[in-house]
Amino acid sequence: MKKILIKDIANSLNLSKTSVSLVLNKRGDENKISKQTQKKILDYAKKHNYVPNSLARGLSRGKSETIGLIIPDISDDHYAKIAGHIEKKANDYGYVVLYASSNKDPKNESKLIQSMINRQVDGLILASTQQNLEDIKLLKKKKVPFVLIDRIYPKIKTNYVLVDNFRGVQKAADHLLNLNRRKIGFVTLKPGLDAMRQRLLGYKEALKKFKINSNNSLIKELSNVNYEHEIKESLEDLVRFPNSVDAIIFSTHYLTSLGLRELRRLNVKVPHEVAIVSFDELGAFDLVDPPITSIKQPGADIGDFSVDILMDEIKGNEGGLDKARMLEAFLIVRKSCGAL
Amino acid sequence: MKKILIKDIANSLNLSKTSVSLVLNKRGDENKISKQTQKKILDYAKKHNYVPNSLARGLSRGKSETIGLIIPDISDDHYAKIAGHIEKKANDYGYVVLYASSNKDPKNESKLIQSMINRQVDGLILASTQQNLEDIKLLKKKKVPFVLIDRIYPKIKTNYVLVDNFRGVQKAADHLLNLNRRKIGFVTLKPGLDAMRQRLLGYKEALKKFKINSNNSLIKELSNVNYEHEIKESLEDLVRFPNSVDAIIFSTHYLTSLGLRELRRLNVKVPHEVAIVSFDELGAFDLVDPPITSIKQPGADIGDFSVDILMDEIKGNEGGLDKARMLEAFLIVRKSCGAL
DNA sequence: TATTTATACTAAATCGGTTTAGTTTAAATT
DNA sequence: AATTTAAACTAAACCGATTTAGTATAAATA
Repeated sequence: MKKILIKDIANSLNLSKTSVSLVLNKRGDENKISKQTQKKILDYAKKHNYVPNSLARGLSRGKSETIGLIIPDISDDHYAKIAGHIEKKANDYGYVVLYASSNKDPKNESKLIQSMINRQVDGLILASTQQNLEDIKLLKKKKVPFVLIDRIYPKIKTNYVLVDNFRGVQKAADHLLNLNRRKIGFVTLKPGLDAMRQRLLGYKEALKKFKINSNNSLIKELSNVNYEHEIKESLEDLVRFPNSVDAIIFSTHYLTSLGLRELRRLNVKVPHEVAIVSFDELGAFDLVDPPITSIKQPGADIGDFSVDILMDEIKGNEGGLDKARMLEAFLIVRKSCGAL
Repeated sequence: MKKILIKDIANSLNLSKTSVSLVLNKRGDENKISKQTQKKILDYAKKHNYVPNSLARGLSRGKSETIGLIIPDISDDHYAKIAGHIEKKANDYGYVVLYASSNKDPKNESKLIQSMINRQVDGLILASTQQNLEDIKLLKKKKVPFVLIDRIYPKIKTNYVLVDNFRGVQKAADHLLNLNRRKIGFVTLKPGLDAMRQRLLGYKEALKKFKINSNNSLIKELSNVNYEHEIKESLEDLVRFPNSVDAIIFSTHYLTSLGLRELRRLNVKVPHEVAIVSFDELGAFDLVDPPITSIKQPGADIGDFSVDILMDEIKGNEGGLDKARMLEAFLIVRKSCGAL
């Protein structure tokens, strides 16, 4: 019942470690190990349930069949979904996922990247804080295969899979505008993240195309640490005279949840008085009162493509896949804008 | 910029690998390495940003400062939350988490356990399929530290952190009974899982205490693979004559979501005609129409306690913590039972 | 028959650490 | 002066694989 090693197999069969290792790695034929010997080894290994020690293998091969996944927070719905897809896809390739949450702390993220590399991960998928330019540059320099998801560094060329935040919010705004909402509030986070910046720009662009001047008092940029409190005041301000919005776009799902609670407290009728669109979904948004019109990010695609690209990188296929993908987010129309 | 090794430090300072290794592991004093030498080593290491190769260290130490987490599905809200807490807590102990989803497949789970062990994880946290008794026994025999969460093997003694499913559902049923609901349907999954069995028993016990005979046609046990379809028929059957339930308990959050959609389709008024309690929460259940009364599992405690216990095991503290904890789930009253 | 070539292996180095069992030098003790 | 002891190190084995550079034997060729 104890763990069996290559050495044990070799000794038991009066063979060398080399032969055993070669055969177990399916390199018996090319190394002219006789069929009989191969069979003996394979049988013995199977019978005694041999499984290689991944650390030893990783150490000597310099790789580990493991990819690292660093995300802001695994308990965030959005990232949990993506992580699920990444894991499934990675497994298909025979890879295991080592994951970690940065908790949105760049220092933390930096440490995690180091730690992953020391664990010889063969590649990284990274939803970065976007405040670790140096680390990213280092990854490039060291030629560590990696793919950024969700958040990129616009200043340098990297592999990435990204959702078109700009167009996404535009779709949200267009939807509202087409339903004749004209005073559209935008509730978002301070743009430490490029994604947030893009979403804000998308909002402004949509208004512009409708020849509406964007009004800064309708734009609420909340602090990343204190948004739970700030959102209350912001919503009151949006809803009350003189702003008196007739619609609000929330730039991410947790702001939507918080915002909805607040709107209830303020007794604002959705969609009657204020229409709502959420950028990004939460599982039960179709069950909410009213069901929330949202811009849904293609989580499965983000996961799948990022792994595909990473594997391509790892295998060194230079000419293969596109190494950068911009995906469309799509509008899911529900009742929160009064369209149904 | 290339990776620096212990050997490099040793060579540069004209010292042996041994000394360098000892000092870097804070074992310089006990090994009588002079203060000066220690300082030299430490300074050099810091300056050149030395970080040990975790694989090599793991291989030679036989451990890895990594714990394995195997759950049914990381994209499930419940497990994502738990995983988040486990990760945070493990980090506090200086550990990294290697995680994997079994996708509810016992074979898969079995493979993952093997794979984790080969990666020299120092311990495992496992939300098992409950169909791998042999693997669990093996873990015990090999003295691999592990903790079961959420799902246990009643036949053998293990460390575990568990929610009291029996009492949890009882609370749900009691709540309904106290609101004078008497025909309470129970929608659950076929009891491959002990948790499901306990929940069913809790339901029956609650009825019994109210001297209500439990009626099998009010109990819908759906198949694990096909519940999405089966739930439609089940709900129709519950709602229609002769069953005509006035309340339904869903034994897990995704059944609740599906069920609510179905009830809408059937135009059933909640809570007017049928009251609802969900075992287990989903993020937006407070925003749903009507807000869903639920039994909430203490995700943070599950995560924290399981890591505490595991660390205790890993460190070999026999007499330390309780190695088994049964946690209370608590009722969150919202409007779906008409109580508010 | 001597030489080449294939076949079927193996010894030993290597990956980057940790650890055991010393060794060398100087100071302290008898 | 001879012996112990302590201080400050180090050589080499080890963890469990992979991999390079062979070797021994038999068969084929010249």
